[in-house]
Amino acid sequence: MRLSGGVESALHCCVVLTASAAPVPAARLAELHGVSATYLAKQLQALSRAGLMQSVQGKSGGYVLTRSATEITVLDVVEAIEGTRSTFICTEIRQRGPLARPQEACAAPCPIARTMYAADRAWRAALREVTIADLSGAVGEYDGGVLSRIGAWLLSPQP
Amino acid sequence: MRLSGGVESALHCCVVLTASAAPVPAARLAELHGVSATYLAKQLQALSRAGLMQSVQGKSGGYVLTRSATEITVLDVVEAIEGTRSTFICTEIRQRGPLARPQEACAAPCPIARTMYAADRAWRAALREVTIADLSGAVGEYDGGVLSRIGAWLLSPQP
DNA sequence: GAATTCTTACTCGGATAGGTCGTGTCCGAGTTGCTCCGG
DNA sequence: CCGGAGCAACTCGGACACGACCTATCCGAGTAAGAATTC
Repeated sequence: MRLSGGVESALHCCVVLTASAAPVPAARLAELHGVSATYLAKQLQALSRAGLMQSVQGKSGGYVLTRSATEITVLDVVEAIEGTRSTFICTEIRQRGPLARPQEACAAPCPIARTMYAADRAWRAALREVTIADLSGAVGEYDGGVLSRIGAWLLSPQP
Repeated sequence: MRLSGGVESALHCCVVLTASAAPVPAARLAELHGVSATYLAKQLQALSRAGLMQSVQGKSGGYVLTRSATEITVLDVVEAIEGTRSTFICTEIRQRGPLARPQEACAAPCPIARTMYAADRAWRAALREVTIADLSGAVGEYDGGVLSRIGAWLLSPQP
C-alpha cells in the first residue's frame, strides 16, 4: 500500500500558499518545488474540486486557499487527492464458498473488516489533528525566514 | 491508496487455520473461500516467508500456523503481504527547486513527513492491538458453531 | 509377519503473462490586463 | 485627458499515452504416504 506521490506535492503547495495572498500559478509552484508542472496541475485541480483552493483565471491568475489555514486539515488534502473511500474493501468472503454464511446473518461487517475499518479511522483521525497552519508554524519555527523568502519569490517576476 | 485484496484472504486463512491442527493445503483454503487457488498460494507463500505459518510438503501437507493465535497480530499479516515500509515516502521536496534548503538543515524530517509518519504509526498501532485469536473469538461469538464446522470440513476428504 | 524398496500422487515454490490504476503529458476554452485609438 | 474597444498573453480544465504494480496463472522440484515385494 503506497500513498500517491501527489499528496506530498499538494501539501507543500498548501503550506506555500499560506505565504502569499495573491494567486500563484501552477507553473510557479511546480518550479519552486522542482516537480513536473503538468502533473502538479492535476493535483491542484483535485484540490480545487474539493473546495480547498480556488482557481483564478486570466493573466495574473492562479490558485488561492479558500479558507484560513487553520480551517484546512491534512486529512482534507489527503482525501482530496486519494478519495474518501476506506483503504480496505471487504469482498464478503464469508458469503462465498461451500460453507457460505447466509446473507441475513451478514448485516454487520465481519470482525476482520471491523478491525481494518477501525485502523483506517485511526489513520484519518491522526491526519485530522494537524492543520496547514500547524505545518506552516512548524516550518517557521525551524527557519523563521524561509516562508517570507518564499512569499517574496512567488511575487517576483519570472525571468 | 488501496490496500491489496490479498490481505483480506490472508486474514481469513489465518482465522480458519485456528480451527485446524492438521496442515491445510492452499487449494482447500481457496475452495473454502471461493477465491483463485493459484493466487492465494502467492499470499500464503508471503506469510510463510514472514514466518507466520509453516509449509509442510508431501501427500498430507499444507500450511500450519507457527505460533499461537494470541501471538499473531493483524499487523503481522498486513506487513507480511504489504511490506513494512511506510505508506508515505518523502522525496525531500524542500531540497529541490531554486529556494532549496541546504542539506545540513534537513537532518530531521520536515513537518509534513512527520505528520504522515505519525498517522502511519497510528494505523499500525491499531492493527497491532488485534490478534488472530481476537478475530476467532469474535467470529465464534457471532456464530459459535461456524469454526467447528469449518474445522470438520477442512479435514473431510475432497470429492 | 515385518522390514524394505518402490511407486505414486500430492504438496509447495518460483518464474511467467494480463489488467488496472497511478504517472506524466498535451492542447483547447476562457478570462484578464494592457495597449491603442478616438472623442 | 478620458473612455472604450481590441488584442494578446496568460491562466485553468479536461482529454490523451506510457509505465509500474497488483492480479491471475502455469509448470517444475521435492516430499511423505502407501502398496508391493522380499526375507
